[in-house]
Amino acid sequence: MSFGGFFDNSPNGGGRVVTDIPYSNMPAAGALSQQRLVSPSLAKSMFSSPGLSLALQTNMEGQGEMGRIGENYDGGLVGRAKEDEYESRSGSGDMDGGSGDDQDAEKPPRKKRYHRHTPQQIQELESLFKECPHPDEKQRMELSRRLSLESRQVKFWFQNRRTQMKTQLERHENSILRQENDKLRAENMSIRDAMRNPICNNCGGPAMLGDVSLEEQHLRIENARLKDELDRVCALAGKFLGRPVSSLGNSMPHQMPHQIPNSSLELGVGSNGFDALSTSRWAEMFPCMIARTSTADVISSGLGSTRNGALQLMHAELQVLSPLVPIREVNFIRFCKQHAEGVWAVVDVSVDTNRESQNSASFVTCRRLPSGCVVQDMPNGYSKVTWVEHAEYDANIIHRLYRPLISSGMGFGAQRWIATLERQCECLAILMSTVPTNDHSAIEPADVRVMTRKSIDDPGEPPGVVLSAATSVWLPVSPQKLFDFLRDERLRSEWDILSNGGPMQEMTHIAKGRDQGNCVSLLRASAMNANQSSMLILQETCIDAAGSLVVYAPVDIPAMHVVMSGGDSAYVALLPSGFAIVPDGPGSGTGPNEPTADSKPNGTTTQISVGGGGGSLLTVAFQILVNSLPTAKLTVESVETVNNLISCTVQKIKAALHCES
DNA sequence: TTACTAATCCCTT
DNA sequence: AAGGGATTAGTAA
Repeated sequence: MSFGGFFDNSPNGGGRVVTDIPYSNMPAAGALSQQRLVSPSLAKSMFSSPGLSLALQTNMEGQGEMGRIGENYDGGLVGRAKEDEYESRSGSGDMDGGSGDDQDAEKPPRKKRYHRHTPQQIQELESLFKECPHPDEKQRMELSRRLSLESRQVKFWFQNRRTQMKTQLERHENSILRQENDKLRAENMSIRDAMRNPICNNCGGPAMLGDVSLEEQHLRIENARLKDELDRVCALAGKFLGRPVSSLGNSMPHQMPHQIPNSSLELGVGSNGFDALSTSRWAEMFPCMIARTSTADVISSGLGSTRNGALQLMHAELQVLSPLVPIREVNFIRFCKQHAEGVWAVVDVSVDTNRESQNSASFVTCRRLPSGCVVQDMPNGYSKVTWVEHAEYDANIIHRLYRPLISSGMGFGAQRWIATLERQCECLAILMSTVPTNDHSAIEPADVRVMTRKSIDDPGEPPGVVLSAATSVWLPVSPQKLFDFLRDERLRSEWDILSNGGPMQEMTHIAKGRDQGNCVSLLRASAMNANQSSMLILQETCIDAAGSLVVYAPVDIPAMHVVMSGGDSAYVALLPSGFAIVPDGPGSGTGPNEPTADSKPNGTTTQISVGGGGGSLLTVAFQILVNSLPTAKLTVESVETVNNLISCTVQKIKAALHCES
């Protein structure tokens, strides 16, 4: 042995010292490390060459390692006594395998070098290991004495045992990961299969290819392409995060996978639509849908100045404008890619982050499965936008009133994104076509554009304690009728206390789309008395296939003058209130193409029929400035005030539309 | 072959 | 110097 030798405790060994090279003869580390470059087999062949042996002997004098190799390979020169060692070191040349065999043949069969500790020894070692995998020197000495093992052997044993433990653990972990991986792969495959063999939504049977329109088939292909893109994104994201990211979520208890058909639309946004949908103007594009958004991390900012290849970790809060529908918090990775000339894709997929989820009645963490859009340039200068939205959500936390709407996709689904996008693009087109000029006497679109965006996105708010309150109710009137009623300034006195009991006058009207309902207007209430100046109200209304809004805020007349003469609208304090109107379910859309007249008979007004009954879900939201001191406390009285305000307003609306229950 | 184990080398602490 | 990671070598299943 290279070190001080050991006792052979095997049954036929009898505790004899089998080999010994004095430990003190170990070479310096430098010599050893050089030696390691030689492989055992090479060493063997070198040793068996007589011509080389002398030089090598000199070189390797006293090297325990080579001594061992010599023993191992020269045919059983084991158990050599010290004298033998000295003999060989003296250069007698008997390192040669042949001569070694001769020597061996004379001696009785020696114990092989292979050795294992006895079961008793192992048992003792194991029992100590169980208590203490890191015994100190004293414990090891004690054990070595008891087991007749060298303390070095005990040390090695523990060392090896620990590494063994570690590899076992690793192996176990690996097998778990592999299982998980297999499971995800299987799930992935089955979902992909399901996509390929779609089930008919109407009858539940397999959908015949002939059943679906050519357009739908195109959408399916688009969908599959998006899916492939997602898989690549997930792989990339996983590499970045150092853990696997699945593009398909594990269904959690009480969560229902929810799929919404794709929406497709041709938009006049041109190729810069890609830019708008990818990052910077995302939140501005969908102000009513995105309550808040931020980019947590930019993994890749894209190639050059384009957004192509951009990969970022994002956070967003998505909303439906009603207190009865919790805001959805989503954390996702967004990948932007130019597919081909004139084709761009923006793909989002949820990742699990360790962010504390603050789930409550009004806030819920939601998983966004592969979602996104493809923007495709069309020959007519428009862009075709295909939107896919997949999300997993718990239907139970959504109020019964809103479930049909949400499950139809008009709440968080592709339809709503597309409807909003269409409306916004229309508005942009109008604003773009009006070249802003500096010498304007009235409100110019350029000014208004900034102002109206701000009023929704980031209003300059008056300082102080603001009280906001909102409620949602079902009304047996069509969304269009309700919308038309609320935005009619001549009927304002029927519900608005700001009207002072009289009609309002529309002073300015700026169209933001083809539909009359998409506009910004400035209203003037009739004066309470001769001494008082009349109040101004800035109002924006909008309508698209997904729903409509009437939002208004009283404005300061001096501030309005500043804005109208070209001042900065960012300094105008706005505290908006208003209404959000959505259909009570699918099939009663309020799109601009829908007939205004409600032809549906509404015989039963007392019975609340939910689900595409042609009625509306009205959300009323009020904000009032309770106190202009930011330090002021909220009082019970002010809460009651705003509550009264809301319920009175709802009652008045119901009365005016003849639908009191 | 693979799995296991005793031991070694070499590096970090 | 001690401990640990990587590696080696002998052997069993």
